[in-house]
Amino acid sequence: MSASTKLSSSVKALCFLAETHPSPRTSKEIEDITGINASKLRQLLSLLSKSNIVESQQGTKGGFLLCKDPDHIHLQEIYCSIEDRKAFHLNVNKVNGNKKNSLDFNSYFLDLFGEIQMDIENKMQKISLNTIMRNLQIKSNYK
Amino acid sequence: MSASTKLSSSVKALCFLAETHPSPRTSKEIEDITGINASKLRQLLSLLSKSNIVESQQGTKGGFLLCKDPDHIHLQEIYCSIEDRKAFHLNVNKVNGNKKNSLDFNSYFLDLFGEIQMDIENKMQKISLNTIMRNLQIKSNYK
DNA sequence: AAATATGTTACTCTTACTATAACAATTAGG
DNA sequence: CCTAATTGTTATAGTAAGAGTAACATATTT
Repeated sequence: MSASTKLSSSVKALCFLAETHPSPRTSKEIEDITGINASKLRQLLSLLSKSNIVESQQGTKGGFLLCKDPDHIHLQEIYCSIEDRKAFHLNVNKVNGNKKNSLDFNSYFLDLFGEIQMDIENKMQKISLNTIMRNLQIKSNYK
Repeated sequence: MSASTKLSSSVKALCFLAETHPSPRTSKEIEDITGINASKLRQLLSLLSKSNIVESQQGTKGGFLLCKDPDHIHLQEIYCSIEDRKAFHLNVNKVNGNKKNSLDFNSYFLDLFGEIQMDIENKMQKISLNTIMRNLQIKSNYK
């Protein structure tokens, strides 16, 4: 699953949890609504629970529950929870042997791509789950 | 070859052409210096010739020659020449069936990722080949 | 005509991704 | 304490993408 797909899948799941708060929802219920595979959802939501964005409970009557105000959940935070490598990973071709300037080039591009990643992260920092829900006219029931 | 790898490979080749201007260089010579496969280089340089950044000549004594001032070649231009899809392509997960809000979500994320792509392109617009060469202390011989 | 390049397509091999399945660990309720 | 239901995690199978190279037609110079 690509980073951007993980992000959009996570946001869909979180919006559903905000909308139906405070009922816990199972991965199967979220799948039925969003169309995202339950197993994949559990993988993502498990990571989000480690960042205290949702809480999960196993067993009968278990499921996932939002545990943070959608106004204070930012895309950047969601992204960092589900992906360890830096946002929108970019490649630089590897050095074949001891080629002229190759190391310098690669570090130049790594710097440039690093800057781009920071820009992306700053942008994501400014977008909250609530912003998205307002945009999509979904009513949050988080208290 | 990923978009970012193509970009860094192209820049390496172009820097070499600027440095050794106005001698035409064969793909084999560029491979020897940069370590990038000659066949791959021909693929990239062929695209760059269609954007009039380099000119190529087939046959004996042929090769590739820079035909635009490195001060006026911007990363964005290089990128557009070698890649048709928008910069640093981002995915949104596809809709499985007629799921709630899924289309709205996807268009929201496509918009967001579109904005990010514009930011990246604006950034690349401001970086010229000459800027890069100065940074890496490579002397341009383009006249 | 021979030698040498590019331009383009194709091919093979490996790696990555997608989607799902399997099952251990955990919990609720009777 | 047993059963059913659910998460958490790992594994698996199938597909797609990417890397690296090869092959060969086309073009050009000598």
